[in-house]
Amino acid sequence: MAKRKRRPRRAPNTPPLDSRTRILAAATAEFALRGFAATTVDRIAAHARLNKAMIYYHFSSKQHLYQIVLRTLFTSVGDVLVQIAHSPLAPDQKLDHFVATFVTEGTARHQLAPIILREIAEGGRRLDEETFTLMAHIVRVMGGIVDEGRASGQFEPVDPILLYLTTVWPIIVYLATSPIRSALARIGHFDVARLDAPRFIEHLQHINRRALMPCTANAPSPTGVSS
Amino acid sequence: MAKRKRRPRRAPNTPPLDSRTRILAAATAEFALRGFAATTVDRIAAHARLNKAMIYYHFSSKQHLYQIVLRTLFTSVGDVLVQIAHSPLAPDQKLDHFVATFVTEGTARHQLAPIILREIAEGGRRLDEETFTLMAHIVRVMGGIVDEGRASGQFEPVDPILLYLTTVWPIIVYLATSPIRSALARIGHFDVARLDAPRFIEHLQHINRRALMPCTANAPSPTGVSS
DNA sequence: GTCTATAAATAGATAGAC
DNA sequence: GTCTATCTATTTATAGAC
Repeated sequence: MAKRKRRPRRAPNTPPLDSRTRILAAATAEFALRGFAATTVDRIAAHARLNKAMIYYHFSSKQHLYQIVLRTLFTSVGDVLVQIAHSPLAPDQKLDHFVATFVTEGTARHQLAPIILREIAEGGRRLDEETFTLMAHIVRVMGGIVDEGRASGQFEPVDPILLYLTTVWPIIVYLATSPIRSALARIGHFDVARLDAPRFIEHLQHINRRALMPCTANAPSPTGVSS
Repeated sequence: MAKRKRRPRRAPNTPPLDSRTRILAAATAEFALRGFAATTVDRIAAHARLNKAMIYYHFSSKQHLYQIVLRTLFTSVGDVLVQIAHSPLAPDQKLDHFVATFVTEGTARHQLAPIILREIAEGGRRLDEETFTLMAHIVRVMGGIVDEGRASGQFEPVDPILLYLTTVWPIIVYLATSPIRSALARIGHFDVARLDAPRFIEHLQHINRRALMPCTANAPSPTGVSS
């Protein structure tokens, strides 16, 4: 039965969003929830409290709308991470920050992880050159940090691509599983708290530190960059 | 819906597969390639060189067919990994084996990774209890290895769930990106060889060893379990 | 800019011949 | 067991009123 139509959710004294913005927000949410193919334009319209025709007034096609959603998401997260690389921190601190920021940023934009996962599953067939490059930026950011750490002698040799694989993707999956974390805990018979963000961040930082740095430097970071 | 009669398994030298087997193979391939929603029953039928009606003769719905595909895939891979846990190897060797086997097994069944990624992106909403439990087995396998290593004093403390996150998921993503690995290398301006399976396996084993074991034990495993 | 109505194509699923 | 033909619902996209 129709259980629906709860009226969202705008903070008081906030101006109403224009239709294009509402559509983009609704599309991001729906695409993240169901994927491109399973998302209907009708649903996006309903979510945005608009008619379907309005979507085609603002965007030429469902495909096009999806493309804009992707670029927006990837750009915003990428920008934050690039800033870390340009910060004046030491390489190991940058890496810790990279991990912590990716987790918190990805939590705030909870649509990012499921969308990325589906694109990977798709073999990147839906990504245009620009979006592809946007994703490659993240690898480059990590590469830069590694190079820096190598040059200063702080890091041991490691291939940035491999470090990227073992750092970024656990984060993405961690983020994507957040809606079902309690269900997972129930089935696996463990406490959900074992999967809370600070612990996860600390674990990732820990294994990266031990992977990259000599034993003597493996003590937990005293600055405690964990959120 | 009555339980269907089990077909006798065919000897390996009997070439023609029966229609049910052909449908399952085709469905696995198509679901892996496009995901559940974007895969049409017509396409599966064409892939299996059969008519659409044949699919509904063997399976009650597209959903049902997908469910069987999932269970078959997860069971086969899960079985192999459980065997490792029961082998007489030392915990660190088991962990190395786990990584290497997951990569080779997942490469052989290349449909596994994209399908799992999409289910994660879906938030597990399409997984029934049984399939869910199948996935949880893998966590338990890792947990068992960790417990063993802890008991013998070989491993330092680590939460198995977190180790699972940082071990299994880079593998899944590694497997899923294999079709576009050369494209990624071209865009990222690096040699594809840097991402070949033995190197990736060695990297994962390396960081796990360093994450879990005291510094003195961090030398590469002499047995060279890498494929 | 926003809506209703509808076209046009396609999808899952079934009937029924052989 | 396998096929053709078809039913029905859904979906992307557009026309056109206001």
